[in-house]
Amino acid sequence: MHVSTILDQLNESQRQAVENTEGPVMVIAGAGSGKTRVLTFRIAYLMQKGVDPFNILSLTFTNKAAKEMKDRISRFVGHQEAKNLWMGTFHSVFARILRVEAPLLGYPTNFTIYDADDSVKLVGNVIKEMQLDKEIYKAKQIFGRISSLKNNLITPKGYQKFPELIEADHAAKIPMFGDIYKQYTDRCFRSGAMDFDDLLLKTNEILTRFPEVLAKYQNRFKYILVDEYQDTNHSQYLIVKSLASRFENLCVVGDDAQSIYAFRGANIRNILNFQSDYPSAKMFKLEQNYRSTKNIVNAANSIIKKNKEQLQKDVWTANPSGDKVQIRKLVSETDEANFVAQTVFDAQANQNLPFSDFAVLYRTNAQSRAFEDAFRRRNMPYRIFGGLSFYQRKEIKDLLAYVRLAVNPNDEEAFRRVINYPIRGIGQTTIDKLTILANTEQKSLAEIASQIYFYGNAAGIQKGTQQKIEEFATRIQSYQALLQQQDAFEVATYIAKTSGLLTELSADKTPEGISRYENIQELLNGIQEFVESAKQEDGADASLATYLQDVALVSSTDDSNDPDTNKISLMTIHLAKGLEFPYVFVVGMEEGLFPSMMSMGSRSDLEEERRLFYVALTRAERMAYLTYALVRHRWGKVVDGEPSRFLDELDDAFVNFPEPEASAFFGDLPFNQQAHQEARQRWRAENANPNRFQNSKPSSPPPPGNLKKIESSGNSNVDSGQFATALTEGQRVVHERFGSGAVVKLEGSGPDTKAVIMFDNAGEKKLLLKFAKLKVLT
DNA sequence: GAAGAGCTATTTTTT
DNA sequence: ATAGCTCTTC
Repeated sequence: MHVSTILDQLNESQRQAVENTEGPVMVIAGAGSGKTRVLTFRIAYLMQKGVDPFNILSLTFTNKAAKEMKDRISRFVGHQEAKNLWMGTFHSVFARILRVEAPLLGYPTNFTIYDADDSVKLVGNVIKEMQLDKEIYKAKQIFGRISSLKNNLITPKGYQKFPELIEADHAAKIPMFGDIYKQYTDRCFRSGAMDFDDLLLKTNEILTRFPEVLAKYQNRFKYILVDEYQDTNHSQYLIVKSLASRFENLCVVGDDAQSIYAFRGANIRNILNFQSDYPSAKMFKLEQNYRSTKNIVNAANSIIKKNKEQLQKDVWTANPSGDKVQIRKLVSETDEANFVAQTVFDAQANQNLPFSDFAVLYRTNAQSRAFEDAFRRRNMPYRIFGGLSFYQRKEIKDLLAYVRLAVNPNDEEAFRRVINYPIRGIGQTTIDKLTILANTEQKSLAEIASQIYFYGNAAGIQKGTQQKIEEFATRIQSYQALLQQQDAFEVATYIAKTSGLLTELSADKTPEGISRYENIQELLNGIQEFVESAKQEDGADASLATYLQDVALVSSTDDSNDPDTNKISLMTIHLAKGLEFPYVFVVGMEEGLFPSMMSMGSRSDLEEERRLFYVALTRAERMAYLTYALVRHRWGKVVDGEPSRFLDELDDAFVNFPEPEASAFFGDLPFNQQAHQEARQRWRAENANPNRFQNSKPSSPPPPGNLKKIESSGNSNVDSGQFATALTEGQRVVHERFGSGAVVKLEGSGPDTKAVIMFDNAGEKKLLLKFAKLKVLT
């Protein structure tokens, strides 16, 4: 596609945001205003002007966003060119750079990345070793404080220079905080590990301390683009600033009205102050919304204008008015879930819409359960984003811990995790002794373990135990040696088999145990895919170290192993940022839940909640429903709810709030029949409305009898609790790796449904449907 | 050192 | 309600 063609597809302000490639530029992009379009076109435009993709750095908020952008750019400039772009999250791009530069700071190139679990555990261990009261020093809170200091580039040393910080911690009755922070940092270093915040902090340190390294990256990244700039933290801000300071070809894109990550250090000032940071900056405002109906845009505007602090902006749309935003009062969370499920069911059935047109957005992950139940009972396919991810499961973390040790034996958290799993007779007492040794010798646990005969006697460790430790150390060393000879998949498979982990899991015949075993298989499949796709991409790195890095940095929206996309989406509002759906349900609109109890104390927290509501509402293209329940279970107790203040703040002109007959809501029905009937009728009525918003094209309705039937019908013998399995026995399917085959048998239900499949070439396999990437042959 | 029973915190959002 | 954690007992 040619340059002029690119520009023709843009409106005036979009075009300017693309064409002004030189010098600092800030693009204020209202919700649905074509922000991604501008970013991709800008990059494509740069490349067509002759800029080398190696010289373009584009920082996105999720890896998924990066991948999608790269794909779109590939369509303009070709895959060969696009693949050389530096594109990803701050964390993944700088992790990649640290793989090269970390030795400058004394870290190994194969450093481990600690996830939040690892970090909190380590903090907990430090607290325990320091014999502090864990009721006062709560590991999670302490780690939160460490994280926020790191995001402001305050090291343990720096902390000591801020009397006000020290005083604050004394006042908060945690006077030992500074020591914990120091010990935590030392332990990470000795383990050759960086936590999430270190990836940014250490990058800053390198760029500050090593001018020649800074110059190298400044020269490489001649053009820098930052998406979601309103959600960058101070550490990220400084990295961008120093990298851009040579050429100042910096383009930041964002929307202050959508800043929702202050709780993890995002600083809305970064975007508010951009023009004073870069006085020559040009500013472009994208104010035309292409996503939503007038009613949705106007309702959202009526909310956000209650916030004091924001950049002047006037979001409008040329789209049809559409339906008003619907507010619904329900009796309980069950009732709420049934209302949503029934509304979706009727809508998709009557209008032949795909399930993927619908999303349920909530404030907290815990709210998802009622909706899962309601959808499952109706055989409706859904997908939950976020929550406990695949990589956070115990069995997955266990195997990955072995793999991590093979790559970096000094990794303390991995070592602790598996030194006695499966059980080897090395108990807590012994591990405590090893820890003391490691601390006094300033070595890693693995180093102590590998010299246990030297240290063991003095530490009072029994001869027999010493031998067990020695065996474990030798085992890890043998895995490490194997890395030199075999690829990641072979090593991981070997580890799974010989560590005793698979044996342990296969002994467990409970459904959970079987599922855990299959998760391991699935993880191995994933590693194999990683190796194979790296082999196809010449020059790509297929090492386990790289695999581990990818895995550590996948975000909740990224890990979609599920090829079946025709599903209702369930996620927190935070995760929905950047996404859009024709029909959106924002549920749990109650005081104390949304806005959250924790944020009702301060004005700025409340404004962030309000922005969050703005984000939720502006995800909707055609219809938005806001629901609240009078009664809700929390902590296993029943609590009364009160409608969210945000509902009052909406301008009545754009909202429809039918006050139902109170009597309709009494009684303890599993779900409200009458409300259900009303919902049905409403949908029929709305269907007949000739003014329906027909503008945006929904993903084309699936052809009858083909895809649709498979996706949504489920088994015809609808016993309750049966998940909408996409398969029937006898059906022909294709698996990505095993090729084609026939379904022999279906087992289990719900998310754990398994299919026994006889593959034409690969023989019989039992696969977990949610992971097996099966395509159905028709 | 391991296994089982009871206990308790969890619910704000996440790279 | 539940899962992970701690304590107790063998």
